Amino acid sequence: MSSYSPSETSDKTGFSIDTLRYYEKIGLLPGIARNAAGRRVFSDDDLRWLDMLRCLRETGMPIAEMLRFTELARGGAGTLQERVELLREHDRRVEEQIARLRAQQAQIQWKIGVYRDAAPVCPSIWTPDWAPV
Amino acid sequence: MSSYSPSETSDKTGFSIDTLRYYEKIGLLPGIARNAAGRRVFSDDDLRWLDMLRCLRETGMPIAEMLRFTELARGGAGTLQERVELLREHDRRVEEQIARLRAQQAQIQWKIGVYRDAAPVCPSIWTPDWAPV
DNA sequence: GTTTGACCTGGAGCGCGCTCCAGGTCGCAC
DNA sequence: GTGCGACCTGGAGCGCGCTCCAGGTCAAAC
Repeated sequence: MSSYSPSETSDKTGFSIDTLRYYEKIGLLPGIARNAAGRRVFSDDDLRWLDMLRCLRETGMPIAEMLRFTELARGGAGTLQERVELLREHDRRVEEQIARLRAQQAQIQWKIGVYRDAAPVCPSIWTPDWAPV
Repeated sequence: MSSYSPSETSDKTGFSIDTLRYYEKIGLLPGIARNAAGRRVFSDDDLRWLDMLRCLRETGMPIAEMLRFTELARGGAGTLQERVELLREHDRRVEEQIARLRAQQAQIQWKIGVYRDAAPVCPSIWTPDWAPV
């Protein structure tokens, strides 16, 4: 089996049917086949491409850039270098994202510590938890 | 110095003045002082609170939940346990976020490798880079 | 031959988190 | 006393990424 209806594709990829249509419409899914009745027929390659799109999307790549990537991919081997550069740049951004999240997580955990330490102290007196970082 | 005009606060926190007004309006910044002319006066505590808000916001907490956290913080010491629970739950989500990003980053790097390996091969022939994950 | 249900299209609508705008009020500099 | 610039308010508007809708087509089931 290597061709899938819209609803099968939706099930397999987690994208809603509406999103699949939207992605095809804006150009993120060029060359989706159609059957005699005009209905979309997705291939295994399409599913793999959707998997890549999801990865890029969920790591915060804007649709405009995914579109550029898609156009490069359609451009064939001559665009490989550009694709590598685009993905490298994105990889750097993901790295930064992770680093920032780690730092922010430390702040959250520190705050949890502040609250835990404050908890047993003077339960009847107003403590100005309000504001301290 | 421990009181700041809107523009100073904007400079120090990175939030735009419009966002500061918006946050006050929806309840994320209760109790912002005003001077005789009705203008906002931010304190060091306000700046620290804004710092916390930014941390929560940038780690993906929706405004509705930040609002709940703000209300708890205003509620005084009696809400410490709830605040700890809320932050712990958020901390878990941040942890998941980081784990997902790491996995997705691996996928991106793998794809970069695929492209790099493909690069020197048959530059004149159409290679179906299109689709492979 | 009719019903059903999955699919089609173009286009409107939505939720979030701001961002911008018009029209007004101050306080200070000149 | 005029100008300027920072600030005020309520409310409209926006950009993104979908999501929903109305009205239609087609194929298989009964």
